[in-house]
Formats: sequence, structure tokens, C-alpha cells
Amino acid sequence: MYALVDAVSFYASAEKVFDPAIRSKPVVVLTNNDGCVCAICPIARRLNIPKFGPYFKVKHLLEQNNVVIRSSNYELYADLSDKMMNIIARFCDTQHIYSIDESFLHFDGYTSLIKDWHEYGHTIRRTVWRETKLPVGVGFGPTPTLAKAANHAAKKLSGFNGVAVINSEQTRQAILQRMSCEDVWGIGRRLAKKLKIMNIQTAWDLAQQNPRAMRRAFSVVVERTVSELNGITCLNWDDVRQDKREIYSTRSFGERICEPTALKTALINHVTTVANKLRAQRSLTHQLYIFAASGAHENKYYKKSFVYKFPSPTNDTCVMANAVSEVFNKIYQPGIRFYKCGVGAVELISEQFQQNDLFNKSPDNPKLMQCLDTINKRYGKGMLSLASSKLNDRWHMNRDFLSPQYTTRWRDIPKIYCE
DNA sequence: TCTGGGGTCCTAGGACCC
DNA sequence: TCTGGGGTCCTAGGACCC
Repeated sequence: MYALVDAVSFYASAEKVFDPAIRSKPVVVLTNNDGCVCAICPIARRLNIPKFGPYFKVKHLLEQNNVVIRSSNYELYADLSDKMMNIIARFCDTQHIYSIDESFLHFDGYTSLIKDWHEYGHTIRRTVWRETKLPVGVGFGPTPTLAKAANHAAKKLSGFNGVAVINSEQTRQAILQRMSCEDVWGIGRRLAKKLKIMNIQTAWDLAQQNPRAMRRAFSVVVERTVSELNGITCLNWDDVRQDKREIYSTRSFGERICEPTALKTALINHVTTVANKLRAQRSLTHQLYIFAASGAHENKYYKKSFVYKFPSPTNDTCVMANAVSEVFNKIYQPGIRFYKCGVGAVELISEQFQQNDLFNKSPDNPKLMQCLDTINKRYGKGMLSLASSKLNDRWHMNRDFLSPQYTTRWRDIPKIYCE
């Protein structure tokens, strides 16, 4: 049995945790640079605001309805996420954190110990609410995809009240028949549209298809999804938690950037992030993809990218930052108003399989990296960093509606006044 | 609902080779 | 000069997720 536990509109709920005054109000959260609406609390959902639609298009609607607007406060969300995940982990000894607010639990071996899955799900919900004031939904199912479907039912379909269990043929059919294809994990809008033409409307319709035929018509992903909907585990536990094959860090700027130092500083910060993530999953990269671009809505769209190939695979921040410096002049062009840039590690291999070059000694310094990671882990992210990542700070993003970092910054700690 | 964020995976198709 | 075959590698773009 698998479970999927996630928060109800996590970012919006997180904003309400330390600000009880807005708990009964409609709240939305915007993406980086306040570009799009990315979280809509259940109260605000009544206004039919399109999720991931551009903010400027709904600005008027939000103002008219006195909707509370917040910029993404990742420092706060990451910390609340940690707290929430730790609580959920108490309920199962194998947890896979899938995203900032979702985790899969795999109840392998103690399926017979839990008599009442509904009750167990409600206990998880109550505990998380009591300790964090975050509302969560819980779905149980025999495969990860069915657990996802149950989670959808728990939160979106009437009569479930936050917990849904697929543990029989009847419950599977009942839930899948009430879900459209588009609500199935792995089926997006495009695929749903094509499926509709084939008269495949509900999740149940999709489950009735021949997996092989679906592979031929679409892809292996759809084939797997169909099997999973029928209780055949394809995304087995090892797959769900597999190492990433690509790691990217990209951002758009709060204002257009023209100076080379600002662009370079941004790229160095991205490469630092990518190197950290590589070391965290014990991978090395053969290649680094580096790009910068002007705004997509500008008259003349400019995008320049470069793939840097390392003589031997690396996850060393210094080595990777040098690569950025080396190709920087091929990407930067004076006069361009840069809007976005980023770095990606592609073609990853596990540290275990590292092959040293007989003739070229690797420039990596694993001990230095280990020291850097230890210090940053102990004293906070970014405590120790490359000087070149601090040269120019004009590349930061806009966050005009930012709430305080209640839990991660001393001066933002909530104050309680007594009379 | 053509979408002003960010991240990851998959695949079609081009380049090149024998 | 065009076309037939078959394989690998690489890249851009499609599609999905939150």
C-alpha cells in the first residue's frame, strides 16, 4: 500500500500559519518576480482565478474582491515543509519526499498491521494540523498513481473530507469514474485533449485501455500510467526515488540586466546551486549547459547557450564556476537587456562510477567541497560561498508582497504583546 | 486558459558514420 | 546525383509536474 500526503494549496496555507488574521480571507501567492498566480486558497478558489495565469491579467479581479496577495516566501515554505515532512515521517518508515509539499509513504510489510486506513489517514491529518496548522489531504492506493488519484479524491471530490482509500475493486472504480483523464498523474492538458478525441474521457476509461496500444499511440509514460491505474506497480519504490538525470537552476531577473558583472554573478549563483544539488545526490556531471536570454515578449528575442564539456565529470563548485567564467564572453553581448539566465547539469553519473583520467589529474577538490557543505549545513545556506557569487546583487528578483521569514530570520520572529 | 515561474524527463529529427 | 539501410549521438522542443 502507498500513501500520498500533501498540503491543501501549500503556499497559501503556509501564509496563513503565522497570520491568523488572513485565515478566513481569500489568499493567493505569486511566483518569482510576482509573474504568475501559483497558489490559490480554497476561499479564493471561488473566484475562478486561473492557476499559473499571469498576475497582471487578474490584478483587477483580485483587488475588487479584496484578495490578500503574497509573493513566494521560499524561506518560510521550506522551513514549514521540513516540519511537516518530519511529522508525516513518524507514520511510516519509508517516506519519499516528492516535492516541497508532497510525500509518498510505502507501507511495505505492515499492511496487515493497519486495520483501518481511513482512521490512519485522519490521524495523520489531525496530527499535522495540530502541530503546524497546515491542512493536508491523504490518499491511499496499491500503486503510486492510485495513491495520487485517491489524494485527488480526498481533496477535490465531495464526500471524502480529506482522506480517501483505494483498497478494493469497488473503491477503485468509484473514484476513477468520478475523475477526468486530466486529473490523472502524468496526463496533462495536451494528452487529455487527444484522449478525448479517442472518446477516453474519465480516468476509468483510460484504465480500460490496452497499455501496449497506449505506448504506440503516445509514449512509455502513458503505458505505465495505464498499468498503474490497474494496480500494477511500474513506478516502483526505487524508481520514484531515483536520482535526477538533469539538474537545472534558472531564474528571471526582477529588472532587466545589462551589466556583465550582474549577469555573471547570477550565473555563478546558479552554478553553485547546481553543484550543491549534485553533491547532495552524489552525482557528477559531464556537461554544463549555460544560457542567458532577453525577454520572450521583447521585439528582438535573444538567446545564447553553450554546452561546456568537462575533461572528467565533476561536482566541484570551483571547477564548475570556472567553466562559467570561461564561456561567459560567448554568451554575454553588450546592449542586450537580459531577462533570464540559468545553468543545467546534464548527463549525470553516480560518484561511485567515477573513472579517473590516467593522463589528466582531476582538478576537483572533494575535501574542500566537503568542508564547504559542512559549514553551510551547520551555519546556514550561503554562509560560505565563492567571492564571485557576491560581486553584484542587482540580479535579484522582485518580491513586492513578501511576508516575514517568521522561522528563519531573527528579526522576523513573531512578536507577542501582553498588556 | 495560449501561460510573464521553475524543474525534469522524453522524443523526434538532424548530423554523421559505416 | 539520388536513393536505398541502419546505427549512434546530440539537441531543441514538447509535455508534464508543482
